[in-house]
Amino acid sequence: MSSSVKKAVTVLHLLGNAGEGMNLTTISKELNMDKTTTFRYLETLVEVGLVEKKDNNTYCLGMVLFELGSKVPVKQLFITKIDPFMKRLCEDVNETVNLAQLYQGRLLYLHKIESKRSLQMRATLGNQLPLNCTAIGKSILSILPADETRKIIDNIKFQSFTPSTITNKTKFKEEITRVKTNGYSTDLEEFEIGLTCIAVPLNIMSHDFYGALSISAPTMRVNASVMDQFIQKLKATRDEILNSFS
Amino acid sequence: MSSSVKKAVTVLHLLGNAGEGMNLTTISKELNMDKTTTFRYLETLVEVGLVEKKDNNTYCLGMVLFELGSKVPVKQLFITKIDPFMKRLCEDVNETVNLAQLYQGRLLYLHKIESKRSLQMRATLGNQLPLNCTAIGKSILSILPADETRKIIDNIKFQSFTPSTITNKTKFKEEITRVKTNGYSTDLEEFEIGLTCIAVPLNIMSHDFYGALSISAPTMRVNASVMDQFIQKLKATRDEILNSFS
DNA sequence: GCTCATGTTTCAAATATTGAAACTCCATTT
DNA sequence: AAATGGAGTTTCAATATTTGAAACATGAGC
Repeated sequence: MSSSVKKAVTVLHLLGNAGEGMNLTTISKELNMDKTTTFRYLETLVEVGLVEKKDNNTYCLGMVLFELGSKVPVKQLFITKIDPFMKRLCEDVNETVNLAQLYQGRLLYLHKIESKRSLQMRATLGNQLPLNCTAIGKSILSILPADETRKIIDNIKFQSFTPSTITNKTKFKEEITRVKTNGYSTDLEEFEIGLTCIAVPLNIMSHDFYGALSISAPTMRVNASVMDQFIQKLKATRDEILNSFS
Repeated sequence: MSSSVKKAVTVLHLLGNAGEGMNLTTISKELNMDKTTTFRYLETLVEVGLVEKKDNNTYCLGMVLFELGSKVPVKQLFITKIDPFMKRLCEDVNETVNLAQLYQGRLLYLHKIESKRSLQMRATLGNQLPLNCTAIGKSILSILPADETRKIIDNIKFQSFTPSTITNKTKFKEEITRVKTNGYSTDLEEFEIGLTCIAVPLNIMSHDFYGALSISAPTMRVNASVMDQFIQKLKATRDEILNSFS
């Protein structure tokens, strides 16, 4: 139902992940939508303020999304509360810090603090990031109730993004077991060549929150000792956050 | 074009202004939309995560809006920067504090800090708040370039909300002149019976920002001396904000 | 065990969306 | 200076979606 609304949302996700403005042709190609159709969606979205059209004919997310976003009840307080911890971690490690949760079976990025020297993540399929090759995804799967984890893993379409992507269900289950044991997860260029991520699960019981906190950095800056530092700092930050909620 | 996308956005605005969850019947009545149609829009919006359906069959804005909202480029920093000043003012006066700007000819509420004893504003038409009977609207109109102000005033449909609403264009122009002289604007139950608002213009030149800062409170709590206090505190906060940007 | 209010599904009629093609505009090349 | 190519925009008939009246389902209150 209402396929146009769904497509419009796909456009929003694409623009949201893009980082910078995109032009009509690029957007229509990324989404496999006809140029004309894409054009009209964009014009409509601009008209209602969900998208902004710059002078150079590029499109990006608009202020009305900001307005609506700030009206989402309850949980905004939640992120407001976690934000300072993320900022501090970001300044400390000087890499990008992410917070995500599972929402309706998919990864939802709640908050991101970009380090000044962060590199742009690639504009993905516009909609959802994969569970099987992101550190955040693995961490979240490691803390869900066992039957829910199984259900979600059964639904994963193990799409391959790089040669390192885990595409085998059995191997992936082993990986999740390992994450459970270690208390952290990694993504070593499994989603994008050159990008390494480390995550720890964040489970705020009192708010029924199942999420994860991650650091993402160019692989070239993450040697074994840096990786170890990141893991320790993530765990420390996680504990501080948990403390602030108890 | 894409009327379904537009209607979906109307639903979002209604839910955003509602404060609390709304049920299907109420939403369809407020928007003058068929119950069936409304139902399907809501289901679609829930499916994409822009709306959340609670157990008691009420709908409210969903987390995906939060996610997208936090990805709106540039200006989020902007509001992050103003937020502390608004929080301080809110704690000081113990009433709700609002920040809005003009966007594509309409009022866009960027940020709201609700005092603990705030009363719920009524869920308006779901989309846009009127320029002619809100303190914020008047303040913004008082600082725009003269020809733009004229153009906007010419487009206002002077809808009446209460007996005090100014519905005469000439009188309204006089009111704007008064606001220019005084440096603040008021809404004395012109939009909603029982609700008084006071606003000051906020013009951040360096960011090409034309907006306003307001306090809204139940009329019964705003006597002449309180009103005077509010005006002074709004002006002081405005100056602090301007200072932080220079 | 009714009754009413609310939410949900069905289906044909009414309407909006789609994409190929054509057109415009602007920058670059010949 | 004309020709080429690339990007954005408009047109229009074919197609697919949306719409709302009516019927159905569910559950709370009487």
